Amino acid sequence: MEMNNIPEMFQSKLRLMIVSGLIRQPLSFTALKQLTGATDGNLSVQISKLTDAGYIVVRKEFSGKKPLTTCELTQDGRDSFRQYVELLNSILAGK
Amino acid sequence: MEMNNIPEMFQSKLRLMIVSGLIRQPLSFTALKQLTGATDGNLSVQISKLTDAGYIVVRKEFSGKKPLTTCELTQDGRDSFRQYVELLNSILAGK
DNA sequence: CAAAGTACTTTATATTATAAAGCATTCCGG
DNA sequence: CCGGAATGCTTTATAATATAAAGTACTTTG
Repeated sequence: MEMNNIPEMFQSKLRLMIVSGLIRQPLSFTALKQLTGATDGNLSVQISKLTDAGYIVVRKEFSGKKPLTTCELTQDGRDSFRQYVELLNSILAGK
Repeated sequence: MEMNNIPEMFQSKLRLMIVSGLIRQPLSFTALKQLTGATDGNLSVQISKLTDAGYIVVRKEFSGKKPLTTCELTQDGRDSFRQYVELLNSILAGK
C-alpha cells in the first residue's frame, strides 16, 4: 500500500516535532528543546539527520561568548512535509 | 617599596600560569586547563580578566560543530610580563 | 522462535560561559 | 585591637551544544 511512501525522515516523532515547529519560523536549539522536551543528545542527533537529509539547515554563531545554533526548514524540507501530509490525506480519503 | 609596582594582573597564581604558558605559543582553552589544572569556571573568568586588561586576545571559532577558544599573548601582555620579571630581578638584586 | 540488524533514546562526557556562593584578605572605624 | 565591610579568587551549579557509548525496541530472517 501507499504506506511504503512514508519518507524515512517522518518516521520519528521527534523529527516530526522538529519539522512541525520549524514550519512557521526558524528556531534555536534551545527553543526546539523546550518545544519537544527532548534530551540534548537526542535533539542533536535528530537535527543532524534532518540536516543530512537536506530538510533543514543549521546556522552556527556565537551569541556573545556562547554558541547559538539556529535551525531553519529548507524549501525541500517544506515540500517534503507538504507531500507527506498530502499522502496522509489521500490515505484518509480512502486512497 | 617597589612592591607596589606589581601589576594587578600578576597577583594571581592562575593568571601568572596562563601568561607563562602563552609566552611560547598560543594555547586553547583545553590546553590551558590541562596546563593549569584549573576548573572551567575559574579559568574562564581569569581569561576574561587578562583579556579585559589587554594582556591576551581570544579567538573563537567552531572546530567542526564544537566551539574552540584559542588564547594568545598580546605584545602588551608580553611586555608587561617582561617588565614584571625585570622588577623582580631588580628587587632580588637588592633594588 | 531465536539471532541479528536497525534505529531511536538516554546517559555520560567534552567545550566553554555565567551566576551564585564560599573563603580569604585587607581595610576601617570605633 | 576587634568586628564588619569591601575585594578578589575559587568552587559549584547550570546553560548551550556535540559525540560516543550503552540501552531498548522493533523488524527481519533463517
